[in-house]
Amino acid sequence: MIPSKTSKYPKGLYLCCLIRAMDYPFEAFEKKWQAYWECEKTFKAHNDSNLPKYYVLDMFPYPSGAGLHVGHPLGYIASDIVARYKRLNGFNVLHPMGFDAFGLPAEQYAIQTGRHPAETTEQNINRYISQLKHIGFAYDWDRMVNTSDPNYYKWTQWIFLQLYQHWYDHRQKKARPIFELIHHFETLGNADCQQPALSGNVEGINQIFSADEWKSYSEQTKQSILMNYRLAYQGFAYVNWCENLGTVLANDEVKDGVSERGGHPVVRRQMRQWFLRVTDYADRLHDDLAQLDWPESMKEMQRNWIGRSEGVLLDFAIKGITEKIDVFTTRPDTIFGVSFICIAPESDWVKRLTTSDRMADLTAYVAEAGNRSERERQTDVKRVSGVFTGTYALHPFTGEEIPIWVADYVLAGYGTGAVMGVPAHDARDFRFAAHFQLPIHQVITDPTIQTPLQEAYEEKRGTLIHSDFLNGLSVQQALKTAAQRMEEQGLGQRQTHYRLRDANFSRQRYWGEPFPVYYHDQMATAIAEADLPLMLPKMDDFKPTGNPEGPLAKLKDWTYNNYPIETDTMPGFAGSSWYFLRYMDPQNTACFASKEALQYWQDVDMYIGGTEHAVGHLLYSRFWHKFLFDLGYVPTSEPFKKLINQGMIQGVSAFIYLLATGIDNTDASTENRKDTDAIPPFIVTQKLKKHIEAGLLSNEQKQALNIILNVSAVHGNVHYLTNNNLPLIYKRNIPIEFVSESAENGLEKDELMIAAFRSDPANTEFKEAIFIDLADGVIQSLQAPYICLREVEKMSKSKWNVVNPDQICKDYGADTLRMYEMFLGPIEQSKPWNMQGIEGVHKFLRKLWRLVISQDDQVLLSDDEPEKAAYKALHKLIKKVTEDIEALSFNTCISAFMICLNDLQELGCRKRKILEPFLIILSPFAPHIAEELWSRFGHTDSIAHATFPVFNPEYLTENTFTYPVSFNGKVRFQIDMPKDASKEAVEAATLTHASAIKWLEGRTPKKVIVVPGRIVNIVL
RNA sequence: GCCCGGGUGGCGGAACUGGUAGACGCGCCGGACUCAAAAUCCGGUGGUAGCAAUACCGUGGGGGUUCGAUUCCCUUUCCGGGUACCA
Repeated sequence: MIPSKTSKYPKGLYLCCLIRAMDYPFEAFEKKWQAYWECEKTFKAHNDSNLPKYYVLDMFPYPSGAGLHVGHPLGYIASDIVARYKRLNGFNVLHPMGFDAFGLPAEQYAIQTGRHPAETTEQNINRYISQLKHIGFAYDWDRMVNTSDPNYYKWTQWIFLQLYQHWYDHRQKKARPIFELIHHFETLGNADCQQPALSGNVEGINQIFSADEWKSYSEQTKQSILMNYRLAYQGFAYVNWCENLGTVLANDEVKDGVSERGGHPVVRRQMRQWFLRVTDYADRLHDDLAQLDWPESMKEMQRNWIGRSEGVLLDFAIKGITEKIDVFTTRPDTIFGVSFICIAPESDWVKRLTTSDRMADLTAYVAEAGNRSERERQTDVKRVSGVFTGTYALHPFTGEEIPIWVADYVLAGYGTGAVMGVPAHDARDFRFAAHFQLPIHQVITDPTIQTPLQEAYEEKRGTLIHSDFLNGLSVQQALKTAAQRMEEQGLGQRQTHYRLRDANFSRQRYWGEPFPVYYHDQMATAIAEADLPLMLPKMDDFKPTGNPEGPLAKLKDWTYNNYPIETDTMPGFAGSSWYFLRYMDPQNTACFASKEALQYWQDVDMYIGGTEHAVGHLLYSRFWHKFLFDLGYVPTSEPFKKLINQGMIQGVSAFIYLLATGIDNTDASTENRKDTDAIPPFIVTQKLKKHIEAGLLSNEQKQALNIILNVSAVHGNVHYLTNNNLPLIYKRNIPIEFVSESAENGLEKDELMIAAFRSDPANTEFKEAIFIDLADGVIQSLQAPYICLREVEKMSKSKWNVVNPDQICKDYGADTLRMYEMFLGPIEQSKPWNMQGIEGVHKFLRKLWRLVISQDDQVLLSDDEPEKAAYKALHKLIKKVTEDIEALSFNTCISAFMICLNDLQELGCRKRKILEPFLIILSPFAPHIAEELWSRFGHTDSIAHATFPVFNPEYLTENTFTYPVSFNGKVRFQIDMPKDASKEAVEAATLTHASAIKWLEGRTPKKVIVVPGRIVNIVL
């Protein structure tokens, strides 16, 4: 119970811990109750219950090597409070915990530590479990799932096979077995159910065949046609290939052109991949959001990700060519404003449309555009470029000639890779037209528009002009009329487009679920369900191969009935897309969960987790759930009824500045030596860094720097690396414990404790670190203290700013940690972690203990009837906590407890009839002290089996109300009135009150406003 | 650029459908207890002026609606999150 000296504590706490422990011996009883809950299985959820169910779920964690930090429990505590609260209210509560153990981070960690992922994952999971148990969560541990356990991933593989063996029928709007599709082809061909072209360009796409033709196809052809319908399919596609990680990444694993994890460059590369046809569910995923009780921002992010847009696919005839070019537009109303057409440089049309005299220009432009990386093209948005092809399209209504251009602002991957340019009403088209001096035809007018247009008018508001049959219509009318006319005249058809792409489901990694698929005559074939799980083989060399094949390709015997098995593995989101269903029936070996279990538990009533999963996990889970719903396995079409986002708890990190240095290998005898061994790190002060970066480094100073660098050089010449002739300086996070928090003990605030820092076993590279400063214009080894900089950022092991809950549990107790995390502020708000306020809640718990337990450890409890004031305090609490838990406003609950306890203490109330309900209400928040006092009060059963008290408004009714009386809105005095006094009575009493007469100063009020039970306002 | 949030004491944060702004806690100040310190208990604590009662100001800035605005409307500014040549 004595806090360790390394952790950060408010002044004085360290000394007085022994005395305190007698006030509130949490250490002894918290352990006791944690063991009791585990032994007695107090929080076991039963599948055969007559009680109403409540399913409250946390997003399960990656068991990372850094262990649980104080940010994790924020959501877990909130869900635990809800779970315990619902249980006290008579619900059969399912509140499980598990581990998302497969995936890139687990494997990266294993590679870093040189140990097998299975081993490190198990070790990390055990650490997480022990940490979670120390916080006293009411989980049903018998239902724990681990996505890397074969008994679990058997069913991940099974669901994958279901996806593989089903297709999406857009007319019935549901998934159907692939054999029904085969039957359909055999009897009717595919004329009525063509699959639109999507990410995977499987052979046979968009090809119409009759029943007889189908029957004449070879097995291989049939299979490749079916591949274009399966919900899990193989296709060739451009993927995000990350050379450093040796794998492809999903779109949402790539941020700003680099991998989200590690920040490595990502390039586009075409590869054969497995995909999930999530686009087939785009409409349902979009529309069903409306029925969910989720934060609006979360729904909006999903809508944006799906990116549904409705418009018209419009044909433009081309002068001199019989084929027509398709463009997709959401603004058919502006058709008479078209002044050019633009196609993407990657488009197949480029070659066909370019006239011979323009060929050289075009080839050069396309090559240049190809060389610009995706990232450049996206960041350099303002740059306008393009080349005319020399060919003209014809306007569908006027027949006017419209030039066709190639420009890189048009993306090959969206729509048809061709757009109609309407500069007057599209900002990008406007910029393009202005740059190349193409005509700008305004076709919408509105009183707010200035003519001539200075910029594009993009509002969908106004009246159509210069537009033939659309003239005089509003934009809304014109949108409909134009689309209709285009369809009638066979010029185009209405279409819905999505930004959403099919989910890439292949990873060239070891630590994931193997695909239950083998190759028979080059055709992907499903492994028999009876042979699941297809076990991930134990491999010692599991590092990426660095080429498009996964590590499993290294195995010679990776075969099924002598056929080679797929060497890709599934991505991280495979196991997490359905784990919430497995909790319902985790031991089942016959199916992923029994019908009865699914029927009883239905869906998740409350799901708590971070916003970072807004589009990844939450979208894929909804997709899998809908698929299983179509197959009749799950009873609801949505998995998560209510979603709560908890904020992030950030850590304070400290950093130093390092000078990037290199070495000249002039000495041949040292060729085996690693350069870095010889160069100590050079740490520069903030002042020097600014000086260097401002370009102020003089030649003398450069020389001085060189001397310092080379004094310590053992071999060769150390020099600093440069960028534009400036030495390179970069930030480096260091453990915060080496930085002084305030100016004391002879240290300055934020001063680096150099001696301790050098001897840190976790950072041996800094043992010989050399500090360089700029003092009085002279570069020299550091004389003054080195001051670090601090920053508030996401907690992460690499930033050394992780605060573990373990030490806090040990020093203050789990109840204090739980209440403090809730007291910090609204659950959805992000905030930096600090220990400043923890004393407050700890004091509260100590006060409670001392109220009922004497110095000699006797229970002070009376069975007398409590006074009215005590009942009032209690029922105020019941009301507030009940309302606030329902509203998930936990911070105000803690305040309410404090207020109530302060009241009870003032009354000296030690009455059973008050304190027992108090403990029940407190038990979701601080379960250990509640259990301990409950048992000391003579109960033999757990407080978890008690019943939550019911609010009785009678205890709060008052017979008087104190009215604030204001003059012109400013409160001047107060007056007591009977609760049921009439408006007139209140007004009369107020106006005759001595203070009122003083404020009236003889004037007659213009108006007197009496709001019963609220306020009196006198207008002068 | 666009779409969401959000600006309240020294700090974290309260405030129901417009009705006494600053609950609760931290910190700080004073007092009791103690040889002393810690813990504990009591009192104070938005700003300005005043010995005081009290007065004036005060929820990012400006304007409006209202008897009354942190709350509603307009406008402006700053911060956080998401997202983007998506046609």
